[in-house]
Amino acid sequence: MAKNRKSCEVPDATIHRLPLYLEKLKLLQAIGVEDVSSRQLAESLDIKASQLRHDFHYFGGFSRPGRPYQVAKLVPALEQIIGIAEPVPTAIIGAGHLGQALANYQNLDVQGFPVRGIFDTNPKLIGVEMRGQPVRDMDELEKVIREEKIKIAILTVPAAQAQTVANRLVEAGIIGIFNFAPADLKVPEGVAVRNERLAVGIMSLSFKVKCILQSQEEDITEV
Amino acid sequence: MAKNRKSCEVPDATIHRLPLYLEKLKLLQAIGVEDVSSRQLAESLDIKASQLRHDFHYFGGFSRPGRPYQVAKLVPALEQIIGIAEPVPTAIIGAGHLGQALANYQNLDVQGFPVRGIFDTNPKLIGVEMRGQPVRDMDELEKVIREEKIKIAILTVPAAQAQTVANRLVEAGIIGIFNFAPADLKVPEGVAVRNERLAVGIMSLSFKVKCILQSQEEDITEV
DNA sequence: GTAAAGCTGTGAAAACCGTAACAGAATACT
DNA sequence: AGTATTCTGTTACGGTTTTCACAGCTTTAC
Repeated sequence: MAKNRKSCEVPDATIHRLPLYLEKLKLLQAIGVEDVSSRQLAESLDIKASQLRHDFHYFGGFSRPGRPYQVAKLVPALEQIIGIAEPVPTAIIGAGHLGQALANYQNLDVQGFPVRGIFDTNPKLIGVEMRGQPVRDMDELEKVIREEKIKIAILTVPAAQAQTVANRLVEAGIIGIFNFAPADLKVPEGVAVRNERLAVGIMSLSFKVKCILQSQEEDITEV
Repeated sequence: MAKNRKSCEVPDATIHRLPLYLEKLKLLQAIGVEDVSSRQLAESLDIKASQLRHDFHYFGGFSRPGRPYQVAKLVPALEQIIGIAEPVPTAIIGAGHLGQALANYQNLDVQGFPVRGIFDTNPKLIGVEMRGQPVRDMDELEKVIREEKIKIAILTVPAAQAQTVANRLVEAGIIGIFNFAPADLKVPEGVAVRNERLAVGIMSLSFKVKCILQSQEEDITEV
């Protein structure tokens, strides 16, 4: 189908907004809202209504002119687009503090990413129960990935081991890697990597803080 | 100085790349590399050399035409721009799993953000030692922020409490909030917020995974 | 000493994204 | 019934970001 192919040619910026739309819509659904206009939804997310409609337009539109969006139709449509209409089995590699935090992050399951495997090499951690399942030895990695049909892996190992582990993941059939290690992973085509660098986040925040402090100093000296 | 004011009018996209440049440069510095060309540095980060030079150009350039960049000069220059030439005292609000993970994230200190306060309301957590300091009661929040001159707060409380806590932080003098709660914080001008939504990250990854799977199916049926 | 190669700084071109404007359709109101 | 209002889908516009191209400087090779 041409539409599927086309629906993947979408700006990154739009893709990053889809989860925000879905989150807000689920919230509305939970409090019993049935209809929502592009303006209402957009304003609650601090964006322009035209942008929201433009985003939806990439996927063909979800309503008819003159009628607001129906929450009950929009939610499954977005889930379909994002790829979580069916639960996506997920693994966590690295059961350190961050891995534990993510394993216990309840929303992961709720939002469509049930954790079907937690792995580590540390003998002290192997066997420990986390969220109803034991931490497994890395030896079992390939076996569990295949048996549980895991497609996405969350990587929270030290940077030095990230590439080695990534190679094993790809070999075992993983298609998406959510990488928390500060390393640039090289993966073959057909594998998606998303880097989540906490250091980048806090540093760009720091840049803005510095700018705010500077402008405050200027204001003082100017007065 | 006009330059300071100007140096804050920089595209967000550029700001987000600065930490990546710094990280890579520190790595080069650690292995003894003295000079690096824009091409070398850019290629190791999977971006175009012209973009890197363009980014640096916002700050006036760091070399002279004809000569490559000197790592030893670039590192402190970037630290100055990002605002971490001096350590930036930081607090963690919420000592749950994620808060603990961040508190124990060694690099935070190394990268210029020493944790000077960890707070929670849970009596079971208060007093527990994390990374050499006790978890404090939220009652002490304002006092510690003022005493330690804390400017940046990492917010890892539940979404329902995020806005209330953010208000207290702003009131106490916090200028930058690194928000991990899935909530849209409203803050006055002069306060920077950076939202880090783990759910958004994994969902945009899921979108790409779905696209990869679809294109693979198409390839099969086409063959 | 001169030519060649390599490098940055810089401004213009191209690509991309966000915003605005409007046509057409459904509803609400008089 | 007819008009006004509200709403989406869609296209065109404007601004921003990325990429390209090149001028000018520095070193290297011969």
